[in-house]
Amino acid sequence: MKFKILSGDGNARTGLLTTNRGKIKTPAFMPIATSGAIKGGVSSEDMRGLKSEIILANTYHLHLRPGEKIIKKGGGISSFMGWDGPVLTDSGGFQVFSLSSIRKITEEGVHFQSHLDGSKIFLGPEESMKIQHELGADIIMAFDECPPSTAGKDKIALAVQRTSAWAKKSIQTHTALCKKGKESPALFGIVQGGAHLDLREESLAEIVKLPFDGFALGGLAVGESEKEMYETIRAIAPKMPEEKPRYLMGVGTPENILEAVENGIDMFDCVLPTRNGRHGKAFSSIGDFNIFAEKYATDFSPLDPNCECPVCKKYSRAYLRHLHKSGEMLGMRLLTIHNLHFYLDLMRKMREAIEKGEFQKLKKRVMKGRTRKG
RNA sequence: GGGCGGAUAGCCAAGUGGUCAACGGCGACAGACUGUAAAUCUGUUCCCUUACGGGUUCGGGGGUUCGAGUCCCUCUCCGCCCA
Repeated sequence: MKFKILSGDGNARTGLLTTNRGKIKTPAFMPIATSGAIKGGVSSEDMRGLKSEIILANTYHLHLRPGEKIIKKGGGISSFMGWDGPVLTDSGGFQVFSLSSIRKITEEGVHFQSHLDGSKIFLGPEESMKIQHELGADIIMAFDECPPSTAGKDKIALAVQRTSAWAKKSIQTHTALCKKGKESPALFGIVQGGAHLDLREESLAEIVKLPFDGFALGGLAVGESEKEMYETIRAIAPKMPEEKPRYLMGVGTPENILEAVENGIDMFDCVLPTRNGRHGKAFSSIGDFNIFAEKYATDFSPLDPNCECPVCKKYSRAYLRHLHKSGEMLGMRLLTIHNLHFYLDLMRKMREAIEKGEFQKLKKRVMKGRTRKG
């Protein structure tokens, strides 16, 4: 993997990430295909149509079903799902935090139960690296521990320590799995520490020591206030290695992303465009809104008057509302496509603005438009 | 003409003397969702009130009772059966 910075505007920058399966212009948004599918019935062709350059899949989910062996036989996750473009796999570390059936966390990893059948699962840095190598993604993530914001500082400090130890093990296992001459995935390390800047600094120092190909900020948007999240991003993002891609995991709203790009983040992923698409919330340049609302019953205008997506070119709010109220899966599909287009288009606009040195101008314009109400 | 059974909030439907403004489901109206256990979850849904609380309800009318959606009489309508 190669990463080249192309232009800058303040701390914001554009770049080109070259992976085994293709190039990614940064700042980039990575739509989430947890189980090897963008939820909402969005296909790989749809994703190409939306000009997404990379998607994200999850180690834990794919490990449980169908299993990495099958995916490897299928040519790796990218080919298996007919995408053929770059894929980043998350390590499964987030599930440590999000699944309620954790039984025990040890130095070696996490014992927990499958959400599918309750069977006992063990996942640690070594297991995660092995699985991710079999899945065959272009970028893989170190196995980390992501505590919720409600955890006490001592718990978060412990998570920082564990994340550092697991980072070392992730690197070791990954290095051993990389065969000479064979195209290997890039491995990113993850910084933890919650909203505690001292812990963040400590975590950053530890992780940056290791030869990762990129660095991620994890453990944000996990319950802390937006103010705390912004303070953390502002303090830490600019200190992450400049020549390596910086990835803010799981974040966030369009406003969050604007803020993070301003502070030098290059990569993002978030479930909001897809999940909200399924739940009826539309992102829009003139303010987000709930398509279920009664006032859209007779609104025959497009979701977003400034949108060039295939959904806005053809379908009305009234029709989308009808589909959602009727539980038609087309409603979810169309709204998800629109939302993904909104995110990907916002990234495009940010890259153009950074190149022109007009990032602040764009940020102000976008924020202003969105404070209106759909 | 006779015999049963039924009528509960927008719809379906619990409820058989007090803890019933009335279970539950649907529908409707809102809200939430940030490295996806999520096509999910939460709230409201007789009237007035931000709330506390108050008012009027269970086909109509009349009765029994301290007290009735629940028991009795009667009327109306619906369903089934016998003529």
